[in-house]
This record gives sequence, C-alpha cells and structure tokens, in this order.
Amino acid sequence: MIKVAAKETTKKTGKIREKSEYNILQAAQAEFIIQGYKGASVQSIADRAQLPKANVLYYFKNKENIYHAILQLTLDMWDQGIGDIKLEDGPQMAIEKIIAAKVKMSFKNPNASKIYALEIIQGAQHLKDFARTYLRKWVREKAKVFQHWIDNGEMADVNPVNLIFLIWSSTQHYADFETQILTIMNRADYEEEDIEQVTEFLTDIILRGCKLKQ
Amino acid sequence: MIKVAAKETTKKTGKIREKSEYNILQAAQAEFIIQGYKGASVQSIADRAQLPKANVLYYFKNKENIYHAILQLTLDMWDQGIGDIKLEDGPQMAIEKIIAAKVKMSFKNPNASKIYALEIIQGAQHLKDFARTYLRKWVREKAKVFQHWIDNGEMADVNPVNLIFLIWSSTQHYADFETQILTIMNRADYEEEDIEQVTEFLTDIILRGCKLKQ
DNA sequence: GTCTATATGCTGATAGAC
DNA sequence: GTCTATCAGCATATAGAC
Repeated sequence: MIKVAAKETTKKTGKIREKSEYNILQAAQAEFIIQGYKGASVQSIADRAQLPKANVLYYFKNKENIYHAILQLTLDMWDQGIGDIKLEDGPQMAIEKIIAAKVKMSFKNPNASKIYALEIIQGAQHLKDFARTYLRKWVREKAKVFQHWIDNGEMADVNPVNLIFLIWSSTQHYADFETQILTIMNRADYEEEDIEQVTEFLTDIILRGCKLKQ
Repeated sequence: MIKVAAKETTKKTGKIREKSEYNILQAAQAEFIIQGYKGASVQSIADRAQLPKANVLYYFKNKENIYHAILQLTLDMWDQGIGDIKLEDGPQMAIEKIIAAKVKMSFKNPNASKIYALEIIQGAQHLKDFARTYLRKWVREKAKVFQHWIDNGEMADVNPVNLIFLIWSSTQHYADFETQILTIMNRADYEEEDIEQVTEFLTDIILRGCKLKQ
C-alpha cells in the first residue's frame, strides 16, 4: 500500500461501521470534488451520506481524516489500475496494455481521477511525498524500459518521459474533463462502448506515433 | 469577447484603480488555485495583493465578482491563444500551429489553464454556458475541417473530435500538472527550451499518428 | 453507537471616519 | 479613494444525554 501520511489508521471493525464509513467516503468524495476541500462542510457530507453530522465526526474524528482516507483509496486505485510496463511484453503490447488500463480506470472511476487531479493542480500539498518518491521512481524505471526498446531499434526515438506524460494526460482527460466532453458531444453520460472507442483511438495514434504500426 | 456571465462590468478608469485591480486579480488567481474558491478568503487575497481587505471589496464589491473577472480573463486568453485551424493550411501545418500555440500558452500562462481545469473538473458550474455554446460550436467546426482532409485522403482516418481532445489534453497537461512534472523530473522550474522540446515531441508523435509524416 | 446542544473562531460584507 | 471597526452568520469540533 502506498502511504499518503505518516499516521496509520487503527482499523476498527463492525458491520455498521464498515457500511457507514463507506457511505461517508463516497459522499465526501463527491462533495470534495464539487465544493473543494474548504467548501465541503461536514454537514453537507453528512447530508449526502444520510447520517447526522456527529456520526460522521464519530467515525473519522475530523474533516482532514476523511480527506486523507479518500486520498489513500485514490492512490491504492492508481497503484492497481496503472498497467505495468514489462520488458518481455515488447513496446507494442506494453503501450496497448497501459492505455487500455488507464482508459478503463478513467471511465470506471472518474471521481478518483478528479480528486487526484485537483490535488496536483492545487500544488500537490498532500501528495508531494508520493510524487517525490513513488511516482518519480516509477517513471524513471519505466522510462528506462522504453529507452531499452529505443536503443534496440524496436520503436521510434521519442523521449520516454514525455511519452509517459502523453499517455497519462490523454487517458485521464476523459475522467477529469468528463463534464466538458459530455457537454461538447451533447450527451448525458458515457456509455460502455465509449471505453473501447477511446482505447482504440488512442492506441492507434500513439502506436503509429511510435512507429509501432503503419 | 466571450461572455461568462450576463452582468456587464461598468468600466471605471483611473491609474490607481487599474493597478490595484490588476494586483488583486493576480493575487486572487493564485489564491483560488491553491485554496479553492471557498478556501481563498478575501483577507488572504488582500494580504497577497498588499492591500487592506476593504479596498479589495471596494474595487470588486464581493468575492464572486473577483472570481468572475478572473474567469473572464481566462476565457479571453483561451480565445486568443488557441491557434486557429484553417482549411487552406492543410492538416500538417494546422496541427503544427495548434500544438505550438497551446504548448506556448501552457508554459507562458499555466495559472489560467489551472483555473480553467479546476472549473471543469468541479463540474463547470460557471462555464456550462461557455461549453454548451461557444466550445461545442468551435469543436464541431474544426472537426468538420479535419473530416474534409480525411475524406480527401490527406491524413489518416481518425476521429476528429478525439483528435482535438488529444491535442488539448496533452498540451494543457504541462500547465495543469506542472507540480507533478517538475517533481518527477526533479526540477525547480520550467525553462525556455522546454517549450520547444515539448512542442517538437508532441508534434512529432501526433503528426505521425495522423500519417502526416514518416 | 447515536444524536442534541453548544462553544469558539473565522468569514464576507458593511458603515462610516478620514 | 482609503482604511478601521464591527456585525451577523456559518464552520468545525466537542460535551454529554440517551
């Protein structure tokens, strides 16, 4: 598990607690996105979770703890949803896998991506450590794999770090800018087949951009 | 000028007013990004602008007016910074121009891009009208131009709307995720040559992705 | 575990002296 | 135009009855 804060939550159990905590986190995630951290009041989170305000504070002690719990879930999701880049896959399959994984995550869990994006845009106050350690290491390792393929003449000579940023940005866009995309396309919601369509589009362009298909 | 709200600001003049208003808007932009709309207090904006709080409210009447003024500036910048897509340019030059314009805007004015991104991610509360009218029309018009080139066999048969989203997301990423990118690359600031490097990288990949170069 | 009542502090906004 | 003083409202968080 990726640690977002030093403090470890002492896990208490119980069925009511489990269900309440889940409801609170879902409600809080939505409120934090729409209203921002300061704008989301404990009362509004409680209302959305259909619980009295005091109960919310009973489960999480204070507002910041709620936010930390959400960030923790977001990073865990990031960790499991980011397809891996393995040397033995070769460049084409590696790129296909990672685009598919990222697009799927964007469509299936847009709110996690939005919370993450808000955090980074606002200066990564809570995620500086995550970026400095975990993320930096991840990018450097994967860039090295790409560089190996490039040196081997298996793909075009493009900057691997920029390539990773390109894949991240173009896939996450469908989660973070969901509202704008739906409005422009005059649609109410994404549908299942959008996942496939976007995956195909991005895979097609980026693979060709890397000279991995005609 | 793109209108963000129905209310028109009655323009008052005066040198002190002009300078104060500019300082306030610069300070407010930074505060709104870091703290969010609700989190940015009029006091914090005044402190950053080095003015008494009452003066800030004297110039802008209330907090929401400050925010509207910033959004207005952001949209004007969007309008002038988004390179045009002209049929007579042909696909290659059109894509080169628009990527160059967007990358330049991202590096020269990251805060405008961040304010815009925050607005959209948080549900486009203040920009729904802008997206529904102006933006939707813009995308449809430009998609039609791309489609013309595609039908003419001048470029690969890719979805033009997705292509526009790809160009937007991949270029804006360097503004919005500035903090993350700098942290990963272990750098303190962007430098002038980064603009050229990123422009070249994105142009290279996307042109090849559209079969517009080898 | 659940909920009511309340303490304490900070916010946006205004009134009015200079 | 500029600034000080102040108010009314809402926020988080806690204490303690049930």
